[in-house]
Amino acid sequence: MHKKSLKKIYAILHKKFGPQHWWPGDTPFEITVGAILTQNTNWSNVEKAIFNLKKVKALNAAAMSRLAHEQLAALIRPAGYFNVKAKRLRSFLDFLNDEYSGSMTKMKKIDAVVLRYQLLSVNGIGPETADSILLYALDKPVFVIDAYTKRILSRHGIMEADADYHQYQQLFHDSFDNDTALFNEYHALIVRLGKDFCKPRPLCSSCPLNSISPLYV
DNA sequence: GACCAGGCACATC
DNA sequence: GATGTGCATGGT
Repeated sequence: MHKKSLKKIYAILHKKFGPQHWWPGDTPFEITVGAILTQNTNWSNVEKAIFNLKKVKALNAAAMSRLAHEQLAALIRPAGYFNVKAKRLRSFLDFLNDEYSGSMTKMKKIDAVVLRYQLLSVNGIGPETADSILLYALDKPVFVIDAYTKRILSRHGIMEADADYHQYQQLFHDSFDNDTALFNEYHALIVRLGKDFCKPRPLCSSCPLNSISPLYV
């Protein structure tokens, strides 16, 4: 029922912000690492960690697998939660090495539904991280829901604030055909809108979406 | 100093 | 099944 709303919002955001050129990362492996590191963390902090990993040429599955926990944690320290995230990267590496010989290219050949299920079984990979990997690292037509998506859609009365991840995702999947490029751009635009206008508080009175549903402080 | 950032797992009731 | 808490850095 909100299909038109989602299409209209996309049009507004795309006109205002233009193409976002996501994901900021060069290889499927780098994008996957970024997806884990950015959990509840500002992207600028993740960039510092990525830079450290590149500096020691550890931004590939083989090299990163050889690092000790302490080494890996030290390199990703700027991204915060470094002990937790070092463990999560290790869990993903174990999965990648065991199931796909350390090859993102092999992983990409697997069906999205099967792969999503596998990724969710990896410790430290939840719905958003799994879907970010599927969409941005592996070009699968899966929409990514994040805190900004929930905040923006609920504030504009399109979804209940307490709806779960799958309900939000279903709304996007129902509103558009499986369009990887559109899903890529739309999620990036939502993050852009969120960063610029949709903080937890105060409510934003100059939101670009006010033509849909004005919000007042 | 308080608040926020592109979550997730686990404990406890 | 719902609700609470730990994890941590760096920018505003």
